[in-house]
Amino acid sequence: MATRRCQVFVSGLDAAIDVVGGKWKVLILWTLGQGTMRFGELKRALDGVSEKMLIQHLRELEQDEIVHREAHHGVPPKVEYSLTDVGGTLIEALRPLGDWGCAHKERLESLRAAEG
Amino acid sequence: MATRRCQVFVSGLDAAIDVVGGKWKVLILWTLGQGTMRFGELKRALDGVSEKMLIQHLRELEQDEIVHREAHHGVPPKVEYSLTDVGGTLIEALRPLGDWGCAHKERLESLRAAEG
DNA sequence: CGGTATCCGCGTCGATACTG
DNA sequence: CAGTATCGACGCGGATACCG
Repeated sequence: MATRRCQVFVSGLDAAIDVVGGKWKVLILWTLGQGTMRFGELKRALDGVSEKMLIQHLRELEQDEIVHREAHHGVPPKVEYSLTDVGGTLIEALRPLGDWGCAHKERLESLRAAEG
Repeated sequence: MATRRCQVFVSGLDAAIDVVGGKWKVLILWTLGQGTMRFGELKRALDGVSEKMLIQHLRELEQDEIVHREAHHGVPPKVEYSLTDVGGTLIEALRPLGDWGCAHKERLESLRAAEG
């Protein structure tokens, strides 16, 4: 029943890419993988991201239970973001793809520079 | 130098997601993984895709040397698409992510149905 | 059969300004 | 510091019609 397994595989892939597909998501994921960070730290670490997109992606990842958000209401405000266990497994699942990308990155770039 | 390796890893991930991020790309990839197919077969196999997107994604994958295009000019016209060796390695790299998606798909869907 | 060309809606992304 | 609100540009993706 290889055919049935394909569909499952592909739909799993779709789901995963949906989680990770946003422009800054993998970057957020990886950065958070380094350890717990506050909102401001995250923003500085991901230099170039707008607050809007950072919040938006953070909320989505939070909803998907990939990141954990812990707010400390007070003065000054302090919110800490960290990876959940599920987030950790996602990073592991991403590793082979990251390695593949590493191995082919330069070739891809030159191909696109030449023809695209 | 974990910090340097992170950047490499992330940029590799970005490159990979760029290759595979289009709406139908993984599906095309997987379908072609089953074996060589003609344009029409591919279109029927990926029921619902418009010709425009199929061609567009096919061209991009071809440019990235993920798929191979072989045209037989004649009557009737016949064009066959197949996976390259690189395409094969990409599918392998995608497998853990697909498994992860499978394992979490239902949870993700219910989370999104509830809150999103 | 295997494309190409064109139009258009919609969601994504960025910039900017404002709030508790 | 950690957001929220709003606006506008842009590109993806779908539908349709046409070409070799």
